[in-house]
Amino acid sequence: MIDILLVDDDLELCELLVEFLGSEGYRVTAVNDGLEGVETALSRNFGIVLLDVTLPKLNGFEVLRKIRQQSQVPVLMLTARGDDVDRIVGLEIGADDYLSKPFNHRELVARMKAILRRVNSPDESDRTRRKVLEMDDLSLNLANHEVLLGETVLDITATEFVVLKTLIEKSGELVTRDELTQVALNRRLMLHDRAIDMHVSNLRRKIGNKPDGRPRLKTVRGSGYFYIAD
Amino acid sequence: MIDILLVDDDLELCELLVEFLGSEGYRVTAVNDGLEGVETALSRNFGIVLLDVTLPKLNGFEVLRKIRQQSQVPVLMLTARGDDVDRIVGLEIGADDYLSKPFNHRELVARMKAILRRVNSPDESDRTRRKVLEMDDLSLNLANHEVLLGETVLDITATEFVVLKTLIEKSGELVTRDELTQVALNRRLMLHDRAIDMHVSNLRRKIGNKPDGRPRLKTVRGSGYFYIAD
DNA sequence: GCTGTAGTTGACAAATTCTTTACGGGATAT
DNA sequence: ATATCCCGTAAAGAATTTGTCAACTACAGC
Repeated sequence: MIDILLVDDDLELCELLVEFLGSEGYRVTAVNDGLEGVETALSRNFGIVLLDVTLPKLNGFEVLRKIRQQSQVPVLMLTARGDDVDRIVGLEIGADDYLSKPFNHRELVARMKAILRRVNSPDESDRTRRKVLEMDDLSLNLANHEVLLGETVLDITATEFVVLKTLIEKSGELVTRDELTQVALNRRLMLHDRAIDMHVSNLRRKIGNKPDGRPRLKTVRGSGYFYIAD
Repeated sequence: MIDILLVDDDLELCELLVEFLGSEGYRVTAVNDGLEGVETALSRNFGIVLLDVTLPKLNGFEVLRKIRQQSQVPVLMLTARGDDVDRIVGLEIGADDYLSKPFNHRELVARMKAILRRVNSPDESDRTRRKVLEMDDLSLNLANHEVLLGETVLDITATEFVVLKTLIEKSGELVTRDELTQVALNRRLMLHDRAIDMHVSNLRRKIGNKPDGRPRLKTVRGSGYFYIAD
């Protein structure tokens, strides 16, 4: 579960975001001025901070600067104007990305994920970054989303790709249905939500069994799935 | 003999600099507004551009951006205020250095020389100034934005050129629509923004298929495009 | 001002992908 | 044993995404 700190003086927006991000599976803490923002950001271990630029008591840039003196927590700046200058200044001071209001909720989530992915990736450099993920006779090309089964290219959807990638990355260990839903479908698992089962089902049909005939994916009833490692 | 373009609306300063730099052995062309600045900068092959930030018609940042769309000519920004923000913005957009007014003439010359030395250093110039980018039977001339398909010159717009260049540089790996939009259109992808799709569509029409009949560009639904490498 | 070119946007069809519903079967708990 | 729960999957339906035409806007050049 990822903790988000939202620093914004627009109470209505805060309310909306708390609800929306909550439904996406995040835990959100909202504060409404700069001082509180700095304090809260440094008091707990947040996964990411969403920081408005125009704030009472301490503006967003100042907040960011103070946070950066002590913490490398990812920060996504929010601003009212679509102003390049704000963006560049923010990035220069150490923001990870920038989004101008009004923004689409889904775009917010997309940018957050991009940041978290970047931050959590073990190595940033292009040369050393792993571009291919292999498992048994499967080969996932992370660069262009292609999946090879032996020599043949499989026709895989984006969602299926993410599901398979996740299962292979954690091969041998259980991945809950909720986790898969969050990673691949960008939402929390809901009651009677069978979508992820369908994706796993379709995936099984497409990737078939292991070369020795054993199935690749095992179901853990009541919990989730995992890719069978050897 | 090195040609200098000076873009500044302060006529007195222009006069002074023309005389001083002339006495230092440079040939100086001075223009007094942003539009003229862009035009002149792109019309001739200057050794360096001295660019004021506060300009009529088009401010220095906009001038720089427009120049950078087509040229890698060194640019030294001049600004009235000793403002960090200006400096950061300028460097971010692609200026080579920055000098705040009022400045010492000697310092101006020193900085110009430093830039020219850096730009002309042999190790940089070969890598950065590669003139032609080739892929299959396509040949992009980076210097003049000409694209050859076999022997014939294609009629390609500046935006299409950048899109194609980006896709070819990263051939084989996916380039997101957002990335393409940022690189080619200088903005981020917005909701319902189909502009990049049109550019890709037009590009496909113009460059046709590979010699063997396969398409050059593949769509990765939900993500972006990539140039099919072999 | 007029004209042409480039870029953007709306609209729509087509293709593809995702979700839901429904039913059946095996697992689990009582 | 049997009632219940959970999962597999086919099929239908909903939704999204993309390709592209055509109209529109913006703007540089004449």
